[in-house]
Amino acid sequence: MSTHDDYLARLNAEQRAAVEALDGPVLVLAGAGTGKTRVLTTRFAHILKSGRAWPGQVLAVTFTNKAAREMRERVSAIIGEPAEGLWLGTFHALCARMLRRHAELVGLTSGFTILDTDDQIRLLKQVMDAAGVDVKRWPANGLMAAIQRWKDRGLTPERVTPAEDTDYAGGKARALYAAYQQRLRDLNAADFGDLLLHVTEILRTHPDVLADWHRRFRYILVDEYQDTNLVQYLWLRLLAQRPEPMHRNICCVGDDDQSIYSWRGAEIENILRFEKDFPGAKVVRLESNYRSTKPILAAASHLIAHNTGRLGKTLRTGRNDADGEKVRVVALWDSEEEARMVGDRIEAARRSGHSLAEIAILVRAGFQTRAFEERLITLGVPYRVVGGAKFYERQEIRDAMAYLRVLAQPADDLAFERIVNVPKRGLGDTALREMHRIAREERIPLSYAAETLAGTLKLAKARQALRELVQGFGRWRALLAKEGHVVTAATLLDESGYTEMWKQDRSAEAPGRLENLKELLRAMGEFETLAGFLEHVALVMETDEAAEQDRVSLMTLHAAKGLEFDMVFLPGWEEGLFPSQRSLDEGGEKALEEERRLAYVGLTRARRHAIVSAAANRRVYGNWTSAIPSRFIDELPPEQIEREGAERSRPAMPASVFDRGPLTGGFGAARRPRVIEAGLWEVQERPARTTPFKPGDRVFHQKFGPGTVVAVEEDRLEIDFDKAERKRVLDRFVEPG
DNA sequence: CGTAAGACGGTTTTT
DNA sequence: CCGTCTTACG
Repeated sequence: MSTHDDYLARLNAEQRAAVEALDGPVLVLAGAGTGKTRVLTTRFAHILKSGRAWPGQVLAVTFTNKAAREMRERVSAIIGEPAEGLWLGTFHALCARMLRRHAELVGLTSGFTILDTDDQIRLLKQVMDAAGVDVKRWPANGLMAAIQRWKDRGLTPERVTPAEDTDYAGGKARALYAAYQQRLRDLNAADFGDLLLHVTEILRTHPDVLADWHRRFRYILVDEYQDTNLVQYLWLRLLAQRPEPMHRNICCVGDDDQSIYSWRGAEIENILRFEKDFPGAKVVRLESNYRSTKPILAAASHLIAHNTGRLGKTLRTGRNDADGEKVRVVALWDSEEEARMVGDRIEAARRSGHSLAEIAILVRAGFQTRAFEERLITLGVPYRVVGGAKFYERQEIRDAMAYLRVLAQPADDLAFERIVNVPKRGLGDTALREMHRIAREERIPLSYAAETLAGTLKLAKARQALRELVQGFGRWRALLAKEGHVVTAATLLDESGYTEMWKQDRSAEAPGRLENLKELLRAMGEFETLAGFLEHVALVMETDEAAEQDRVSLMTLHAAKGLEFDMVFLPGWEEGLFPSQRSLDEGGEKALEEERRLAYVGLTRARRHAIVSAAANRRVYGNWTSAIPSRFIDELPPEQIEREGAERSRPAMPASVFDRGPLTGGFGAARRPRVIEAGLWEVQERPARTTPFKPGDRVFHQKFGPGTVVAVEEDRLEIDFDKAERKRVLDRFVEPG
């Protein structure tokens, strides 16, 4: 075999079939752990190596930046050179790139701004205000959601039919949507949904433009196809349906059993319908799983078989060493005992040399992480919560970004509004309203209206402050041309008083915020231009994560998709929580199936050990709630699981917490967890204790080092650690320092 | 105009 | 229980 084909030799038969079927549409149904990414990247490389297309003639689409980055790296590795000039990226990044070329066709210019969610809501509120809609009665969030749903379905305001209008604000939703879109055009801005919507609209209505793109892209590759929404599907179909049927080379990879994003517009029907959309499509199934042990695979398969309307796959093991321990199902008295159980097992694993990076706790909802965090802190086990607040979503970063946006685009009203009184300059609602009035009358951006107002404002203090701000931007723009964006940004943050504001701030977060601002400047250095940096931030809401350390991962099931770990804890498998009552109320049977897919995703993350657990009682937002074990536990194959703990539970529970009582099956009020009066459990609370520590004391913690006590509550201390985040710990774990 | 106390509500998340 | 948003006052 020639070296040329080495990359094919590493594939199994089904993977190879998926890679080598280059002509015509192909759907690859890739079960969990079957080498999906390998197939996608190898196929990409194969197209290039076989001389079918140049790198710039392949369109490769992913959902996340992470997936795009991975694919880029792996394609580069196979073709042996850095992959330049590729059309490889997220739906949004690729659409932004296309839209910059055709912006004028939808009333924008190529320099348009991409708004973040904050901006979107603020803009929509303004539009609603202007239309005389009572924002208190009709929350902007609700309308925003409706608009997003329309955008997800490729509906411009003109395409929304009266029948699709909602009752919102007395049937004004459609009109408000149109007004919002108009405001976006006025601001030369696009929100995330617009990136897809505008490009799709252009491709639909400008055959010449579409023909150009047809000539460019010979092959299309799509990752996670089951997660596409309608507008993404339309965009793909437009690009894929080239004039000659033989050249419709689209390859979509996905798994209908892992479709878990319907609530944000994903349509599982897109994948179920693929063969109808692309007649003659080849369907390849990847069913050899290289990740998990047999019991885990069997449990996951048995569970997911309860869903209807699947395309159907049978996962089988592809490993020689696939025998392993059964899936553990542990019943516990309450959520604290559950946290203890998980913590103890993690400690035991650590003692026997297990790497913490190979352990994950996967929960249904974010609030569940807390109990585990507290337990892990107490035990001194390092952990990380995946998917918490992102760098670019932090307040100080958003403020700084707003300053930079005004610098780059004086017409960016939303950014200007955000920083006009940050730090406080005495420019409140009154001054802002005045600015808006001038801007509207003169039809000029806010920052220009500010210049006028700086001369006329009545209040001397405010007038002076505004003048300084306006002059500042003049200076900084001149500096930008001379000294570049990094120096200018540093100067701007100092001279505007923004850095000073945080230096003066005595709160515990202030030093961290200043540190983040430095990090922002560092990140800017990696970009040639300010515009390039702003685009990056708008589309890639993440920074490179700190070096991987040996930590337990804590995250939601959604965030875990695409990851794998040796040992996976799946706590909180209780009716009401998982499946989520709220989902069921909203979406009925369909929602139940999606919850089940979520359970399937969770189980299939595990390589060797899966530990499912259910607690009979759980503290939710301070209230004790009781629940019965999840129906999903009953849907696991009994011969592949090992039940533990039912006997250990205290006798106050119905004989066994696995007992369902007469109300099993079906769902509705009867299955809802019953709220138990707090009084019943209060006797079990530990008695109040006193602690020698008080706020302000310096203390030392074995794991987190030195810190300052911020608050004291019985024997629990809230401590600001010098080298770690603010945490709650029990006083017996610290000593005076 | 800015601050401080009460009401409210609180899956899942990317871009 | 805890963070966010609104409203009332100085």
